[in-house]
Amino acid sequence: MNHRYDHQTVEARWQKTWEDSGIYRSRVDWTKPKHYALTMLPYPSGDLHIGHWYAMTPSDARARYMRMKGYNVLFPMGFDAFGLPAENAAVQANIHPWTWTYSNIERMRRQLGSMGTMIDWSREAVSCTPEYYRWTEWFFARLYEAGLAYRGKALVNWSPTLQTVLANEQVIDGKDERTGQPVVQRMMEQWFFRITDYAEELLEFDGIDWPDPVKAMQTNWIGRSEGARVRFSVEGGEDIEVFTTRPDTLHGATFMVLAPEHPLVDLLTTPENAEAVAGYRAQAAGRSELQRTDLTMEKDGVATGGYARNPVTGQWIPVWIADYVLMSYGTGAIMAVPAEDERDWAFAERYDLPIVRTVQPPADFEGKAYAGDGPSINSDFLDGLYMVEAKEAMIRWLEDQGHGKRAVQYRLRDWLISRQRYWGSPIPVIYSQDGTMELVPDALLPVELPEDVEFMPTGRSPLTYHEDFLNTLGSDGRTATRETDTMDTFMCSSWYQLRYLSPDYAEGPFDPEEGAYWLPVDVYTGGAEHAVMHLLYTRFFTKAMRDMGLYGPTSERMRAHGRDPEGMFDEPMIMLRNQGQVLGEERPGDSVIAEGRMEGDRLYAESVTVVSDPADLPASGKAVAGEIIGRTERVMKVLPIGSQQAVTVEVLPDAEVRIAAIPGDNTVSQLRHRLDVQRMSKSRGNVVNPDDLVEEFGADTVRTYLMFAFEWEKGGPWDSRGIRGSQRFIVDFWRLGRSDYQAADTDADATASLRRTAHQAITKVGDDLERFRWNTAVAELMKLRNALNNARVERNVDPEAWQEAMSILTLLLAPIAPHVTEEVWHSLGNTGSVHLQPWPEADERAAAEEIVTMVVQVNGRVRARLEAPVDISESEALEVALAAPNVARHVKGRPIRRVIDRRPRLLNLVV
RNA sequence: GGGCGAGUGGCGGAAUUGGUAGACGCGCUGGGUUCAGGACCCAGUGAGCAUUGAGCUCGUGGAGGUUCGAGUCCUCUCUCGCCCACCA
Repeated sequence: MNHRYDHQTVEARWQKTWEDSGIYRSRVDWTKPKHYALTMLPYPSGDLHIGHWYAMTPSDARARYMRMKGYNVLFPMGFDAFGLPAENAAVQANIHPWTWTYSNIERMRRQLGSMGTMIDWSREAVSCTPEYYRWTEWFFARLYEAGLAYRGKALVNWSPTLQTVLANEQVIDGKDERTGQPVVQRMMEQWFFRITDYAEELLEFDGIDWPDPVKAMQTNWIGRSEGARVRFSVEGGEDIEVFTTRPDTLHGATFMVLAPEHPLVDLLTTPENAEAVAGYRAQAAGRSELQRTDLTMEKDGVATGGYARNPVTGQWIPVWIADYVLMSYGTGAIMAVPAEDERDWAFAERYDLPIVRTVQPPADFEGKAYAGDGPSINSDFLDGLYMVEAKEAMIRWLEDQGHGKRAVQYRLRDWLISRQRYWGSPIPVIYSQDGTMELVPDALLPVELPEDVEFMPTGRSPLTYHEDFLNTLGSDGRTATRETDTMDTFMCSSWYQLRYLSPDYAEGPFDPEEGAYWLPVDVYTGGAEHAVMHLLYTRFFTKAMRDMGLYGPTSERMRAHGRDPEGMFDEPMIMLRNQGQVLGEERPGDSVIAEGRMEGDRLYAESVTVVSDPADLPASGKAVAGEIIGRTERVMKVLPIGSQQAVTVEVLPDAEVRIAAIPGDNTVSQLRHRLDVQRMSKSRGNVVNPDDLVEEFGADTVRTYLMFAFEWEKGGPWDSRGIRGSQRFIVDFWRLGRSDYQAADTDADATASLRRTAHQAITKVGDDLERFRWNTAVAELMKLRNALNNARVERNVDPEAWQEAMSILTLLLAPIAPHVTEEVWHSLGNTGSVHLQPWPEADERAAAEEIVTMVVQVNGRVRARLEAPVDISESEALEVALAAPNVARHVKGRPIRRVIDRRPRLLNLVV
């Protein structure tokens, strides 16, 4: 105990030993059950941040636990290495994306090494290497052949900032999800994958254990609606088809609205309206997605002058165009039923269009449009029918009369994979001069990215002006041009779990022999932010591969080894768990003066002044002045000076803001920034650097703290003091391992008690690790540490029991803190790695309690806690309970009417 | 606006099926040790009342309900978070 625990030396030594002995190499072994543990691969942005540690080290701990439980575990790692940041670095700093990416990867590999994980680096895959993207291209070719990849003209999301199109999933609130810059709609010819073909199957989550929120998000995103397609005829023109979820309200369709981009607009527009229509279309085209979807904006539109015939009423109704109708959903046209749809009501009101109720609203209904259920009215043969029956009756009528049919519509759009960027996997397609297109033959894959490229500050992809890349020959020997778009990087990550199986395999994307053993992924961990992107794409990819027969050889190998391939390739990952986010540290001490109007106990602040020191607050006259005790975005909880009751202060968007620490005029967004402790970011100065933590505390302490500090799936704010508790735990454990335990007066009870704590811990920690409950697992281990510490001081435990408990603690802690446990394992006199040991078996008898606390309640309220043997009889229990003075006092001699007997833990006397 | 989730000490969080609320840790308080600080050790720590016999009351956002018994179940309500959002 005269030595300090030198984590730096110990951790480095064991990391080297493990690497040299190759204990983390995983090999196929059909005699053992397999376990494929996967954690989302990082983008090589340059530095590993605390979030990577938070996601990866518990996953590593669980993989280690599974190995101790007897599984043959694969825990690989790689890099999702294509993407825009590399290209931006190239433009800004004149570094080639290769150089930038590779130096980052190198750095991150080192940092990953410092975590002490059991990653099998021989399985590493990097998506930007030709060996990898050869197969990304190969998959594209297969999808193309299967009709699942197609090139089409569509209105797409164009980001002027990034100079590329984006998938629907990458656009949030009309802004690019990465940079937050607005996105505009453009009509472009692009490559798509037919993910919509799988919409129905993607809604099923049978047989997979995924978190409910992720399933809900995907379901929501796919957005299945049932209804009908209805055709409205146009005099001398093509029919207008609409999709509606409310065919029962067809009698109330008093006008139609087309998206401004709808192809029939030109045909419908009368000469008198031509100018207005052209003007409106131009205006809509110029609006950003953000403006077009702004809900506060009043709906506007113009009449085309054309009319269509409502098939059920026979009436001719006017056709309008408006940009609240989206070209990308349904047919790009709607039948407007103002009485039963709020948007249509607003539009009808504004342009004085007729409104006919077809559903009787309840008597107390006061609103305008009524979208609820009710008996049909003004609807001829539907009158009196409620929604469900009316829908069915109308669909039957439409099908009988040939005016429409039952239909299912999905919100999900096809996956747009083209990117007008250099740093991505090329699309292996060439175009000949006559406009035909052909795939690059498999034998010529990969189409490699040229290295001698120059980046233009315009942001244009260098592939578009690289002559050697562009010019090629078609299969007929004539000159042809290459596709210059590259693929969305989500394409790379849709199949990486397969490449890990055999990153050097050259006969196919992965070795079927490996796939037959390891697939599918058993546990997948990562952030929930990928719920509707990566996690949806990879499911689609797996199902498409299955249907294209790409798992054929793997199935064959499975059968050869006696494993049934049935259902093995329906889903990529069986179990999914999402970690939360580590947030910036709470920053106490700010005080605030806020003025505004008070409504209830909430202040809507029109003016806000933030000071760092409450002494700076002027005495009075303000609506609220006090310390900020809670904050989220624009809402703060403020404890007024001298008050016990906190006040909620909501800062209005246009409030006047002064922040003492930031000179000059301040804005609400600065305030939000100042108050928002949510995310770590460099500009907020609240970033925690894992490298520094590892240097100061050691990887084991950081790992333990990250697992102990929060509910893993939730996350929370970093606490720079809290980590000390985990450090103490690790150092205490190391000291216990080195201490030469000498018993003095051994005591049977103390010995049994220590053994009980140890053996109970085996079960509890195992259960917790199984269920990703790291915090309670660590708490249980700390209890065992406390028990051992206590025994060491008291010296009253039998030495053999002490050794046993010490050994149990070492084994149970091994998945969480791999280095210090290895060190202690050896200092306890063991040979061989602790990480190759089996998980200990709990001795039921040692774990069993003999004496427990029996709680005695009178009428459900606790009146005594008595020590009782576990097998106490009812009569005996009653006797000791009634003998307790406090129980007797509350029974007051009344007869016991009922005894609720939960012996030996609880006895409730009802009097 | 719609969907989902969550509110427990000063803080992070515990609490199988309704059965000892606050495990474990941080922080804090008192004491010890130390040249000092840190570290370390011991004791205490939900609130209030009582007290060196005990014990009592309140307490899991709020209001009600079911039950011998509710953090847990039901109804209403408030607040926060996340996702989606003119999706016809």
